[in-house]
Amino acid sequence: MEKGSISPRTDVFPAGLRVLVVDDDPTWLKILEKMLIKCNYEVTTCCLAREALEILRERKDGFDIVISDVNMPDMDGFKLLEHVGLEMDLPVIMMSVDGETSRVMKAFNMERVIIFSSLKKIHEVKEIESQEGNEDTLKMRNGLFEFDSCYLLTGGDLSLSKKRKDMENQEHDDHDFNDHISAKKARVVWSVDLHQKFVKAVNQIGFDKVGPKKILDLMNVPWLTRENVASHLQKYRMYLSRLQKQNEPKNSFCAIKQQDFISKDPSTSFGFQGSITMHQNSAASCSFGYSGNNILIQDVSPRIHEDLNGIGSILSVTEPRKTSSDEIADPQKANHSSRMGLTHSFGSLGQDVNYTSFGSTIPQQISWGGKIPKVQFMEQPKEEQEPYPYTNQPLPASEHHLHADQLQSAAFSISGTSIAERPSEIKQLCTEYRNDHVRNVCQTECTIDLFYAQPNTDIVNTQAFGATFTRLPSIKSQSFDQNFLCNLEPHQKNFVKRSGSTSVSSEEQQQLCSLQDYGYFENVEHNNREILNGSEPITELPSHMYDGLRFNIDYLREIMEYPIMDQRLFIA
DNA sequence: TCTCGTATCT
DNA sequence: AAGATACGAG
Repeated sequence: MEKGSISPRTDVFPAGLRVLVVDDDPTWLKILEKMLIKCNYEVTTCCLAREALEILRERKDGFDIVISDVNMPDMDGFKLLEHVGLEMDLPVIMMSVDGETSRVMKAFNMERVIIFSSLKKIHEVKEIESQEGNEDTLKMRNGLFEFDSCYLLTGGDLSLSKKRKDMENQEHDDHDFNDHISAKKARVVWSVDLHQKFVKAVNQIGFDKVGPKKILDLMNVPWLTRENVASHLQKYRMYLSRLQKQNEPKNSFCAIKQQDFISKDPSTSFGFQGSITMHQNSAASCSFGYSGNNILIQDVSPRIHEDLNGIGSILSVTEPRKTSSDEIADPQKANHSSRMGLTHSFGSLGQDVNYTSFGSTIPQQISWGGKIPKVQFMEQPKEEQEPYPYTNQPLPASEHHLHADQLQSAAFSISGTSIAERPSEIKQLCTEYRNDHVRNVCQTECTIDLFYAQPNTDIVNTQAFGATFTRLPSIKSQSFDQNFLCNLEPHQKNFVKRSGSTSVSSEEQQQLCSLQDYGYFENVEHNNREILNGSEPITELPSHMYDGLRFNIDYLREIMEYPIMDQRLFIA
């Protein structure tokens, strides 16, 4: 194509795209071919998936994209998709005539290109196009192929096409076309699943030896590029170092305090070497440190400082999951000053990594890999006149002290903000903790209270694990921020503290019901005392993942979007 | 040449 | 903010 071509079509991506169309229905094949040719694509067609594979193998780098029917007699379209992904790494558009939701979801799972379209609709589009005649039917915007009213999602890497083009046509070719492709390259969306793979790979490799290439190899995601991983890794590292910076000043403080209170061992001041430190997130709150066999309780606020016995009242402890998948925390949530809760600031624990080995092998002041799971306390109420009940009115010491020497030397992680979003995980953690530690500990003096706080009421409330820690009052968290507490009547505060239960709004009940209906929660009692027993633990989520997938109404909406998508995308 | 880390861009 | 891209260094 010449630069500055007169034809408007040739100037618009993806004119000139080399398309291989595979469909066993010759009629539709013809329709598609004509349509695509009309759009100035270089079209090759074939009726069989095997034939398509042969063509693709023969003419490597000969195509930019494959459009394939889902249903074909000789080979499942998804099988073809797999082959194409593995061998050619080409983007693939899958077509489904009947809009089989489950099958298309399969493509989603395959994390390649996706597509939903009905040929009938395409045909309609064709007709419309023939009437209008001045629009490109196939556009690509923000990773979304839009086949007019049919929507095609792509996870493919069109830049590969660009690279090939660059190599093939370095001197003479149409740079505009290439620019179109590169400029429109679909972004990789680091889904939960993908990120989990990423973190697993990171942990498997080891933090000190990790590199994009190694991660990429371990992840085994065909379409993913090293650059994708590198970019993600960079963000991941930045995220972790942000956390470290956040915690450093507190760490210093904590170290001093620890010496004051308990620890005389500087090596444990930061919670390394098989211990953890609980960090406050706000200068107005208290922090805790667990060092060796000691739980260090740090109180930055004079109020709490005066009475160490009361500090443990909002201490939450869970056990590191040796067999669990990995997790990372959410620094942004830690920054939410309106929240009050615990934040697990870092915990990239892979199947092969546990806290102890991780913490013990990594020096304190190093890069991102040096962080160990930490615990942060979110902000506490600042107003003295309306102090946070748990600090101001500590429960009896026997119920609220986590005595270090009664704990095993294993490190603990604390999940905080994410508790709200990972109820099942928390339950698991609690169960593990209970099984391995709590029984012994609680027989003497220990209270493990789990709660979270969210400023927004649209969060599905989690709860204390009263059933698990039977000796403890279940501290429940419903919008456990300052406002919430301040707005409570005195008896309500007491109620919260003692019973761990508050009334639940009808809206919240609805949410709970809805979530239960979706199978995300089991045994959710509307008095909110029961434990959310979710599906697979949602772990390893960076902030944006949490934002998108937390168990709140947004998540619910997200879940419910699929049928909506179906309706929109599977137009039969 | 490949890979990585970092800076910068979108 | 998240992901892509550019670029220098090893």
